[in-house]
Amino acid sequence: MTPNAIFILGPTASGKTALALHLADRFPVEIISIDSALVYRGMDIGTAKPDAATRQRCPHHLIDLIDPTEAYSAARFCEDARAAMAGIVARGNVPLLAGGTMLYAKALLGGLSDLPEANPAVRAELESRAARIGWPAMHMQLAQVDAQTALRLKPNDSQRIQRALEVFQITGTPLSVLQFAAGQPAEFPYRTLKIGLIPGERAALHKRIAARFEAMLADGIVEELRHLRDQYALSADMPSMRCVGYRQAWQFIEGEIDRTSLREKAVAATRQLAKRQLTWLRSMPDVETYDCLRPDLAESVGDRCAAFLATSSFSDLKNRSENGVSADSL
RNA sequence: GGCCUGGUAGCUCAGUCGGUAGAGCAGAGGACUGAAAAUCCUUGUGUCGGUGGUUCGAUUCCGCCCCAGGCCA
Repeated sequence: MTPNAIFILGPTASGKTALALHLADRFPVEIISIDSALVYRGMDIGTAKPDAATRQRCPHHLIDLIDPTEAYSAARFCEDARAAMAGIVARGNVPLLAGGTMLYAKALLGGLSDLPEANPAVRAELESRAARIGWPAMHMQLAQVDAQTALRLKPNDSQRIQRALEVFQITGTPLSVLQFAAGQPAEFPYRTLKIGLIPGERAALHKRIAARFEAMLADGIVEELRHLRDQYALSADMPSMRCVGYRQAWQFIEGEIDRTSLREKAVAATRQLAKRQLTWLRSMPDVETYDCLRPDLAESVGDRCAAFLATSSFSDLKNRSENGVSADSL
């Protein structure tokens, strides 16, 4: 019988953690974080990482996996998440995947093509060439070896142009060919319930975001970063230091911006992050959306999960048609 | 009280030698396959402080008033 899995997807500051904990009180679940920032050890305040007490209350997976000098990836997330899910099911529990890194969720659900992993040497070489000739020129070079990918990418999309060139350089085969050659992705081996948290009012989420960053400042996000800089050989272009909040705190420590600007820039960056997360959420199929601002959110989602868990994979078909309606409109 | 400088998009400002205006940031929408809290794309009508005057026509020139700074009393 196909095991169950529950997803809670939502933008930053939408209350995913609180909701997940509520569900943990009610059901035999273990939480798997879908979050590209929670994987960094020592980055606790700015990522709103669940504290030790919370993590004791319910097992959390995929948190504190690497040092801030290292890099994680969607592919590694897929491996780690699958392994964690298997373990949870073996223990007789239900995996509860909660987070806001939508690319990771999509990769886990839909699979990734068989591509080479990042190669620092190749990237460094591409980076220095780009510094000389500019990304639009790199884009034109990409068009010579992989017209299809070049067509879908904009001339300034440095990151994706670099990746496409990297893949070609390593494999000798265009990225577009490898992606199509991959063919049909394997079916996700779980019966899933996907809950999406979308604020009914954007302004309310913005308020929460501002208040939350204020609290992070008070809790010492800047001091946390100072310690990390003492502890590790960090640089501003590392993925960890590009995280919202830390990036701006870095600029503050470097004296590039003042405290007012730090506050404004960090809050704006968080809003923009939330907006991108919402764009993902709206485009994802089979997500049941709830207004994360409604007071009875935990109750409603809890009831929905109870109903989901009460049915088995045998009643999958019937269940799916029920899911067609957005629970939000009830 | 007098003089000076400002008052233009949510914010910071540019500009119109008189023909009703545009950048950056913010906001909004979108894309997204090993960096994704990343990277990138699209998107700018606002009594140009108010009110009179000159003018075919004023946000632009002139008068008065209001507001914010500064200087002098």
